[in-house]
Amino acid sequence: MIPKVRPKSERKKVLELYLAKKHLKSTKQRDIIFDEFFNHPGQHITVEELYEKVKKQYPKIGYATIYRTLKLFKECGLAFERNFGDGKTRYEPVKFEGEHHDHMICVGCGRIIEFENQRIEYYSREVARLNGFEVLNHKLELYGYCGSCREKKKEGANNL
Amino acid sequence: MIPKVRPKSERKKVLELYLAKKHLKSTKQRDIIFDEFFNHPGQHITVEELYEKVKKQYPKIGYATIYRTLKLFKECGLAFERNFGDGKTRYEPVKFEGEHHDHMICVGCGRIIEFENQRIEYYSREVARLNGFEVLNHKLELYGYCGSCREKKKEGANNL
DNA sequence: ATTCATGCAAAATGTTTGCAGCTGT
DNA sequence: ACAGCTGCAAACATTTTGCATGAAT
Repeated sequence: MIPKVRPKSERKKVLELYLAKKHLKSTKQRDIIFDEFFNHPGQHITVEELYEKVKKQYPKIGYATIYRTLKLFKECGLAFERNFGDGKTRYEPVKFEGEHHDHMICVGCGRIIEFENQRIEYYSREVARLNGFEVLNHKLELYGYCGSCREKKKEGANNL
Repeated sequence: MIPKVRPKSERKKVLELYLAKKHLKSTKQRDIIFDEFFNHPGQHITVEELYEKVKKQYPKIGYATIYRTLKLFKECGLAFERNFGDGKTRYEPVKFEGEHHDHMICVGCGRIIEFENQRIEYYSREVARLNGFEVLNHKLELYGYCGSCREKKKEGANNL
């Protein structure tokens, strides 16, 4: 079995190797962004959110640097770009094998709930097998209404 | 069991009911956009593409009308918004129950295999229910190798 | 007659780019 | 010294909005 968790240092190493290979440079800004992005919570962070977090540590940071650095993380396979339909691109650390999770997205308030379900994973592989298909990765997103938005819908039903 | 196919007229009826309920109006533009969007192929259409198609039938159409009409379709549950990361929002007709299909995408040759699996759908709803979530739609994509690409991989193993 | 819809253009939003000066190698 | 990086502002692309006119109820 593949190990469940890969330590921070491994991600850092991936980046360092990539920088070396492409003759890119290691900078203070990249370090801070790396740290904020990988070592602090906040899944599915937007560029703006990350910008604000980094700004606290490094006030003269510019938006462009955040954009460029996230693109860099994406290029070396460390970050994943997502878009849940609110006009903002979100990024999340790429999950290594065993860390996979799926998403429920509330179309009412935009809340994102993460989940993992072994049976869905199992049947996905099963369907694939029946089609001679070998699954490397999958993406599952459920769109609908979260609990509190369902309440709001009920309450407001008369007003429509 | 729920019927597999809902005829065009049913979608039209959903829209008409929604318009009536909200005291909105039926217009020529909405009819044409409806027709282009639901009755002509082209999955995952962009606003620009739809605009160009509608323009052929109704040259003085404006972009804003397309945007507003797609938002209307979305509101009444007929359209679904997607974003594949190229900066353009795409729309597709919402699949009714029994019409839903998921995708296996071969990363070797790009082939897309559609499938439907009731158990996956069942467990998706189940996971949602446990979280107080009401699912309107879902998206499942399996990425991997199709049968023939797996063969090729074996044959070519020496060349890698 | 009233209310809503449309088309246009302007504005807003999110993202990318060009460039002068700065930093890491 | 060189190549790459940064911050800024301007440029871009997409989407939304305000408003006068036109259409549907």
